[in-house]
Amino acid sequence: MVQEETRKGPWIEQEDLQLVYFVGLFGERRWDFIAKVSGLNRTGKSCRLRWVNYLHPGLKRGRMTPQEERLVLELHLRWGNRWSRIARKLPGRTDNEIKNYWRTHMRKKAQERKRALSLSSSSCCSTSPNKNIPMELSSKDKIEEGSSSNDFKDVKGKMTEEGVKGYPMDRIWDEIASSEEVSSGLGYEGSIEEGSSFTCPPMASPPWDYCFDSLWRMDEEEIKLLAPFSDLSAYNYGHSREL
DNA sequence: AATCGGAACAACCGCAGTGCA
DNA sequence: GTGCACTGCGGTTGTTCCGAT
Repeated sequence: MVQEETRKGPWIEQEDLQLVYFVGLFGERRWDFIAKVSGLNRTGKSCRLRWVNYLHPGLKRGRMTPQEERLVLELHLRWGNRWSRIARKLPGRTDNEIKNYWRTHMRKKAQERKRALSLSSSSCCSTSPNKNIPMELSSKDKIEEGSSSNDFKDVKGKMTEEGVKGYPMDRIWDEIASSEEVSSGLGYEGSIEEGSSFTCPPMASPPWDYCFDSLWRMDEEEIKLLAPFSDLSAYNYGHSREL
């Protein structure tokens, strides 16, 4: 059988229109089917991706707002590279978008760090590149200190402010990496996710983990409880993508 | 005006999970 | 119980855009 070659690469407007039309007809399911009946020489996978990342109504375009950036930092700190999960907390943003943002953001930080390292290593005896940051007061530690929701807000504020200023994001990143290793071994998140009885996570996890985990399940409540970012939600819904 | 580098964006790939026959 | 198709996710790569030099 000679199969028509599947198209790859950038989508053209005509393809987009076709896809939108057929998704309207058949819904956001059966992508292989849609790919076939629409006459697009694309894989179902490709169609789905195009829809989810670009054509879906309500998608926001453009740069992340500072609030969104802050939320991404928070949630990444909490969940690691669970982009789709993080994306659900940012209406109008896709996992791909967040992933891209994080990548470029972290690459930048890594480069800054490299530079800082090369400078400090030539002029200082310390082996720690983080000597300017009190090691005993990591972001996690800070969070643990804050138990009330207000404290939580406060802590988050401090933490992300610092992150925005630059340096401490490196630490956060490192800690994420190391804590992921640890937590994957302990698997506390998994146990909660799987609906087992509620157990205390390891000490390294901040108290607000609990909040977020329950938030995750209760979409209605999560909006309320994400009060610090409620303005963001409002913004998102008010600024859906213009097509 | 040219070009270079970095940031942002778009798309593909491979794998894992899930549902169904 | 098993195999298969479909879907979703995370990682990676390629392309485009834009500002600095």
